Amino acid sequence: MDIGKAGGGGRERILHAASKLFLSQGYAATSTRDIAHAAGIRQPSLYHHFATKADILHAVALATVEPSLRKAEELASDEKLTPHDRLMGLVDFDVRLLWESDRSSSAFALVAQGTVAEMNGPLDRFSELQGFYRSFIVETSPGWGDLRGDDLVGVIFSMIEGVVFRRAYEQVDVNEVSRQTMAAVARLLTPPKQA
Amino acid sequence: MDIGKAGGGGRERILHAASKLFLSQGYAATSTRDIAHAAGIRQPSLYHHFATKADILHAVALATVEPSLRKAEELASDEKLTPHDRLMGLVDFDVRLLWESDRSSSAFALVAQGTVAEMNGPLDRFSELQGFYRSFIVETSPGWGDLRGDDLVGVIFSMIEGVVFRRAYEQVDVNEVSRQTMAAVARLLTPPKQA
DNA sequence: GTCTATACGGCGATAGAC
DNA sequence: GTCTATCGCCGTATAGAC
Repeated sequence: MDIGKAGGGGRERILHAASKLFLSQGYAATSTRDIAHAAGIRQPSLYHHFATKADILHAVALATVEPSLRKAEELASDEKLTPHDRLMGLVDFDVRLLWESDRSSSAFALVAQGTVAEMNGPLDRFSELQGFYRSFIVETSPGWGDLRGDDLVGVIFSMIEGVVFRRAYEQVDVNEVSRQTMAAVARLLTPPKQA
Repeated sequence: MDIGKAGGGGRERILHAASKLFLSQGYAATSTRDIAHAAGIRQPSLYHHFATKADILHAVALATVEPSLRKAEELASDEKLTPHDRLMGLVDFDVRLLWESDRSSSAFALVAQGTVAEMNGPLDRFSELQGFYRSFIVETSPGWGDLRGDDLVGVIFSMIEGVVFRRAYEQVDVNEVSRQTMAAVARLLTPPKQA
């Protein structure tokens, strides 16, 4: 299920190629010929591995949420970490994942564009990831003032996923973006020393 | 250039229809037949008003950034407002614009997906909008700690544009999202009472 | 598991009547 | 300014050989 490396069998090569193309061009604008060409095979050969083009999208979307979910699980079970550390680890991981088009979370953009109706599997996994964020956030801080609990989860999610737009037209490097995003999350959670 | 209302001449009707379809389905997935049908005319009749499908996108993208830009100009020239008020007014306006698919800023999503190469006109206007944000932000606060100036502009932009993802899978209403976003922006800008 | 050949539909765009 | 008719291309998907 790891589509990050170019090696591996035929199916992995197809997912790797499709992942990059879907993110950079969108699902509808990517033809099965494009995918096959990038994978080094002919277009009809795709249909030995997947029944339809939508099935390729489905597999890509699932595979792209998995790395974040595994990271979240790993952070959640590391008892040496504080909730704040876990949250920062996940923010950093996700921002970098979203930034790098290779093996990035095209699922988000695709879902947001309403491209495909039958994305319930990937969406469930996405909700799981959101659940990890929620628990890391509320364990770090209950919130204060007019931003508490779910309010914080919402704006933090918004900020993290919004990095895909920044990548599109800003000249910043990913280390800066990750640093800024982590600092902003920390600031949203930390109450003033004296309110 | 106002494509928000369904009335108006043939050209306006086309832009209105195309705007909604591009945002909900994406540019590549929207056919000229879809646009014509939604506008109440036949497909070839589009070509009396626009030379190519890409020209329609270009016009839509330009028209959808304009409302925010006009709002920003209006806020900038209202001398009764503080910089903080101007910023909040623009955040509120933009969040609601992004939330409501009708007359919303599909340009962002399209540009982010790299759908079209020749989008320099709309992108320039988009940079202008970003400039208003930047000046409202730095006039409100120079920043403090590890988030100053352009750092703040980046994360705030990210958070605002990220609302399009929230709309896709959360059940929240736009008033809540606008309130949360404004509160988060204020918090990012306000230094602690005692640091 | 990959290939060649091909079916079949929808696509963007043009021609020309009214 | 909108229509009908139509062109040529490219899209997904299938059939069947190797």
